[in-house]
Amino acid sequence: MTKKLPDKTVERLSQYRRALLNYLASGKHHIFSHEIANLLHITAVQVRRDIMLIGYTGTLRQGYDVKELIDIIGKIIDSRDGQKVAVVGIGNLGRAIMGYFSGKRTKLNIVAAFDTNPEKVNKIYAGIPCYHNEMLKDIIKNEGISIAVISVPGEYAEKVAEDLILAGIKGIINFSPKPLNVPSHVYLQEFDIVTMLEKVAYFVKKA
Amino acid sequence: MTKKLPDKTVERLSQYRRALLNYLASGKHHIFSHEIANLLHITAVQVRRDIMLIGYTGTLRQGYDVKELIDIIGKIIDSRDGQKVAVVGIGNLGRAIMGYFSGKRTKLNIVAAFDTNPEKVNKIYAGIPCYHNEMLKDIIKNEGISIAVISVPGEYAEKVAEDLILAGIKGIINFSPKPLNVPSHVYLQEFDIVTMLEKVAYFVKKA
DNA sequence: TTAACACTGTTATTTTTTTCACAGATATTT
DNA sequence: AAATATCTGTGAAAAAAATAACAGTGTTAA
Ligand SMILES: NC(=O)c1ccc[n+]([C@@H]2O[C@H](COP(=O)([O-])OP(=O)(O)OC[C@H]3O[C@@H](n4cnc5c(N)ncnc54)[C@H](O)[C@@H]3O)[C@@H](O)[C@H]2O)c1
Ligand SMILES: NC(=O)c1ccc[n+]([C@@H]2O[C@H](COP(=O)([O-])OP(=O)(O)OC[C@H]3O[C@@H](n4cnc5c(N)ncnc54)[C@H](O)[C@@H]3O)[C@@H](O)[C@H]2O)c1
Repeated sequence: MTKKLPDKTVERLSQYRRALLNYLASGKHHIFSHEIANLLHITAVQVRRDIMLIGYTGTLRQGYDVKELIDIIGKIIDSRDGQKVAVVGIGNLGRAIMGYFSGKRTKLNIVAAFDTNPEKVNKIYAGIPCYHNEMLKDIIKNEGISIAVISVPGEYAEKVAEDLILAGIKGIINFSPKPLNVPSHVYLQEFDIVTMLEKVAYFVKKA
Repeated sequence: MTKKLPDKTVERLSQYRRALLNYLASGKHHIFSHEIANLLHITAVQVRRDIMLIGYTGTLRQGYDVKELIDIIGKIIDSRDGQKVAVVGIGNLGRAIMGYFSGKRTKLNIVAAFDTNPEKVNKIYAGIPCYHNEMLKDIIKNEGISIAVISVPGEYAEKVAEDLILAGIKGIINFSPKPLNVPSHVYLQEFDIVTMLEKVAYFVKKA
């Protein structure tokens, strides 16, 4: 499966899997494209096309085998041995993220948290140890952490990003309001709830 | 400006404004398209096209007037009198969101928070009063709140959404892991960090 | 005063993403 | 056993988004 998938498809595959895991829990083993579509508020064709792109095939009368589909999606989007994730900045947001992950068993494991506040360092949050930033480079290298979430106040975000990159991180999700500059070999994704809210507000206003 | 703007343009306009406010704070009054582009890691053409779509025009030698551009963007994406926002579920995530907004002065005002936990009800968080869910309908109607953020545990999300919709809410941002069903006159935006992380992981893996 | 330059605004083109439309398959009904 | 209904898979078309290409214009420099 080396040919590259459309960006949007990758995003939806992750969503499909989440929905399918849920669905499986309700005891059903087969699902139709239009049922998946309903779960995510998209169209059935879209679902079928995405599934086509990853090379899976459903059965005519029963639709897709939920377990198989979950597995195939995993084969596509997960790394074989999983990837390790670090969270930098254990404030409200950092803790919310760590708490959110702690239930899930995914191939993405948050294995370390970092903070500079002595009150937070050397404690455990949602089962994950919090280290002082001084340790950042060593731990990221030794553990082989490839992805980091930045949830520190804006004024520190740039420095944190630099340190992460020096430590060899490959992907960054930035929640701080400070847009970052990263070299092109680092995949950067920024997220801002204000932007999201303003977009919603715009479309609400128009209606 | 009644013609509808592309979805993505709306999103970027919000980002431009954020970046421009920042930039203005650094004392500069004019900016070139390629400078804006650098701030957001996109191309200058993209910036010029977006600005073209909102009908603003820069000057040849100096680029865009930062203040004017900020104002124009406001005219486009803000409602005249602002829109009111509520946050339901004042856990780590809800508090992170409220804290994040408390600094900003935008046309979007978080004016109420809701929770069911008696320890949280009737307290103030980031300057905003937290009410019991029982009050939800009344307050949303009376205050004219049009947008809500759902950050309650998944099992309650559906019920909360129903109540919000009955109360007349127009837009919902759902952070809970439970996909919601809303009537078509309600604009729904879901967000899941697992999806975002899995996407980053996928692209990191490929590199 | 002319040439080189550095911008914007916009048309045209390309790329990406979504949707349409229908062939093929199989179960169900008549 | 024929007609009907209901799925999937996919080529073709359409729509949306991004990029390229360049005309127009003031500015500076020669
Ligand atoms: N993008 C969004 O939607 C969004 C939403 C909420 C918050 N935020 C942003 O996320 C960040 C965190 O928000 P929060 O509510 O958790 O804030 P917070 O103040 O509760 O937490 C910040 C944490 O970062 C730690 N910290 C400070 N400097 C650090 C450094 N150099 N290295 C490591 N840790 C450091 C602090 O000790 C603290 O624990 C802020 O920048 C905030 O603006 C973004
Ligand atoms: N989408 C994401 O990226 C993301 C990230 C983190 C957390 N989450 C989700 O967001 C939600 C909140 O996360 P958190 O870390 O803040 O959890 P939390 O447990 O800290 O907070 C949940 C809050 O909701 C309140 N609550 C419970 N039932 C309620 C109800 N019916 N009405 C109003 N309030 C109610 C609780 O009293 C609590 O204050 C969870 O569903 C979590 O899974 C999503």
